[in-house]
Amino acid sequence: MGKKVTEALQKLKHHGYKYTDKREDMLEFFGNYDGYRTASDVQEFMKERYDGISFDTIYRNLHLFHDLGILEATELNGEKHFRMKCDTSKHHHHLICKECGKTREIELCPMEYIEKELKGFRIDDHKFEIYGVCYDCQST
Amino acid sequence: MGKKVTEALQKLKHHGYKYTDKREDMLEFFGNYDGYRTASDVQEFMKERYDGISFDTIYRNLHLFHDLGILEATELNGEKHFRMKCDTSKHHHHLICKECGKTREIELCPMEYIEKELKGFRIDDHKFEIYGVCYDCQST
DNA sequence: ACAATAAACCGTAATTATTCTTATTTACAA
DNA sequence: TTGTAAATAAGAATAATTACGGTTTATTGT
Ligand SMILES: [Mn+2]
Ligand SMILES: [Mn+2]
Ligand SMILES: [Zn+2]
Ligand SMILES: [Zn+2]
Repeated sequence: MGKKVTEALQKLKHHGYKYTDKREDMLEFFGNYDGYRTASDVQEFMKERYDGISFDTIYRNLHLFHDLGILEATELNGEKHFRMKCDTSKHHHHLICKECGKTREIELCPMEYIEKELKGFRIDDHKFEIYGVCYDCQST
Repeated sequence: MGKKVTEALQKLKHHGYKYTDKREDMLEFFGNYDGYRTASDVQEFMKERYDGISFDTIYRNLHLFHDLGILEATELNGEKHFRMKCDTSKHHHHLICKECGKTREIELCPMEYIEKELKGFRIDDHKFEIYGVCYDCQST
């Protein structure tokens, strides 16, 4: 079991949530993929090992993981996409492959370069994403 | 009637689309607002002067305007938001007020600063948006 | 002005992603 | 073990958007 998954399960226990096989498998699913996946990707994966798994279970756990900071989320084509939270030590952004959801990190955060343009606004959040097709998906 | 609206109506005619009061009013709605509005904002506005206006009319025209480059769009909280297309002479990005949808321009485009980080990916698009609350909405 | 025609529109049903509800099952702690 | 809250399943509900069949209307040519 990957380190990220172990840490996530500990975080769940620490917050009083229960351990379940489904949760572990969902976490493994994300832990093994360096990119964004949709709820329906998760469902497809889970359906193979838990026949009749409920939408509710998928969504409830996705939200739980997100609330606990285990997953991070973005919205793309009207669908929420989730991935394992990146190393938070240095804030960064992503290139996202529209085919497979895999990401590459972008060191630069544009917020560092604009201060005076923001006066008067109360800033809550920002988004910088580049969309395209990764090398592997191009050769398909 | 504003310049943007006149130009838009000409563009419609030029592409063989018909003039209708509803289209003019929708365009006026956007022409008078420097920010993003949702389909339901449009519908609320249109319902007052055209009782029983159909969803189809709203969405069909929004798409038409978008396809013709009259409106630009972004996705926010699972809902598409539209605004009059900005002056295309210089590419730029926006601060967006989450309360009223109004925008402020950001001169800087981060794409200019990253070239080598993109090798191998085929870049199709990018998004840089800052979300917050504008001065007017803060004092409410 | 009048008629022909394609575009626009209405009313409503369908779709898609997501959330909610209620009853049942399960993890885990006492 | 057993009690209890948490987790789940099944399916209904919701919200935004899209699709469809029939009707109306803007435009073009007479
Ligand atoms: Mn990252
Ligand atoms: Mn602008
Ligand atoms: Zn940033
Ligand atoms: Zn840009």
